[in-house]
Amino acid sequence: MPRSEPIKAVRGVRDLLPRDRPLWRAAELAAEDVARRFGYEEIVTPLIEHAELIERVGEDTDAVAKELYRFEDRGGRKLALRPEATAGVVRAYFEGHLNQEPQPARLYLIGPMFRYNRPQKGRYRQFFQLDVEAIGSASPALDAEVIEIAVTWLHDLGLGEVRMDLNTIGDAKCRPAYLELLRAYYRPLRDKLHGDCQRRLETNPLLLLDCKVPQCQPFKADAPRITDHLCEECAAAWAAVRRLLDAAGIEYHLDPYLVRGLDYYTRTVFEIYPAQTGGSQDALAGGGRYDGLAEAEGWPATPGVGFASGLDRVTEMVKAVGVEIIAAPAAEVLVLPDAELEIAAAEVAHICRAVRSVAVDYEAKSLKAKMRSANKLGARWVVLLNAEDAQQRTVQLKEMASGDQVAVPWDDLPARLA
RNA sequence: GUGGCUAUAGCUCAGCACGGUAGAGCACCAGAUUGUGGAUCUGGCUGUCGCGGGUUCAAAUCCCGCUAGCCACCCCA
Repeated sequence: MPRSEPIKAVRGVRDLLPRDRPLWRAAELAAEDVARRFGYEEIVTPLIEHAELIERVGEDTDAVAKELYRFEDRGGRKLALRPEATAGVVRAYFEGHLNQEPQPARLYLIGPMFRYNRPQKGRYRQFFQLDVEAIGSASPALDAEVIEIAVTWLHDLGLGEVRMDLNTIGDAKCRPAYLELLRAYYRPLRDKLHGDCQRRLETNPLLLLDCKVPQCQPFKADAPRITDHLCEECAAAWAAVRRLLDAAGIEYHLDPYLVRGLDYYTRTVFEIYPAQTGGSQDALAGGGRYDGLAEAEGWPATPGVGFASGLDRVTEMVKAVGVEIIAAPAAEVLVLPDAELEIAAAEVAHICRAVRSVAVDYEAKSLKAKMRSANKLGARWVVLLNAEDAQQRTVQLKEMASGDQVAVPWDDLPARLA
């Protein structure tokens, strides 16, 4: 009989198994707790959006240009699996009329995102993000606020050893003139840049600063800096953000080469990395201000700021740092009946469930084997049930830690287990 | 998307340079223990050697393709 190949998980996605959940649950609870402490409310948006929503907002980014999961539904609609949360959250902000409520709307979301890129550790095609957005205010205090949320969340999880890179990229008013300065500086050096950068020079010169190719590095140091060419408003906001972070005691590292490739990003940008390694796959969080995004989606111009953080990487780092998450046993009480006593066992379990979590071992194996299982499962008590006991409506109740065992009438079990 | 490494029992891996009967530890099951877990000892079960093709009398082993995982790059989370 030829066996067919078992069907395995799709490339780049993974299961979170029961043994993984306590750690993930801890991360999620910490996120929800921090968000609530800052007055942020949960929002849930669809995993699918019109492809146009995503594409309008990020044509030039890898996340959209090469990594977008696009498909047509049965009605011929062009849809996409969301590669990040912000576009959808901003859409929902308007569609749900949150723009008519007191501003800003403070929102958070936890859920899966999808990017079709080459998987490796810490980078998956389906991954989970915590997304925090403050929409409807241009105040730099909110830039500082979302940064504080990100840092607090990581800190609460035991990840105090992080480095935050911070920069500003100006806005529609001052950036065009700066980009011209940047082009003017780089044009004579064009031949010395690598291919992508030669192209970026005209299309998106800001990305030259972000380039990591060795041959492009020598020219960065003398390149004009946006921070020297900010308009009055951007300069004031930049100063305010830093002042607020200083006041909150949040450390940051100024990185003039930290940029975003999209026009709707404005002013503040930041990324958070583990303090130790400077690796490339380990960005824990990233965010910034996007005052041009709502307009790019076709809504009224509305400022916003936020960040996204990857649960997959954060939980991985919590594990690496050695923070112990103790998993509670699935069942505190395990009922071990002899053969043919399923009905009595179910009734005993039912009685115990009034006060404890209870499972029954129905497997046809030796008592010794069942005891071994109970021990492995971490049960606090086992309830032994044989035919004679069942007749008398009693059981042997054994406490695993001490080994003490006593006969107990069924009706007394809740009191004994309480 | 580019380059590299890897794939053998449920798990971790050895075996492969030089082709010739598929191995260990752990886990699981059973016994020592006259129905009672954890420690120890003894025994036992489990394999289309990732998939497909090629070379050969003979392929886990050599060659090609594919798939998947990992690493670096790219990008970001």
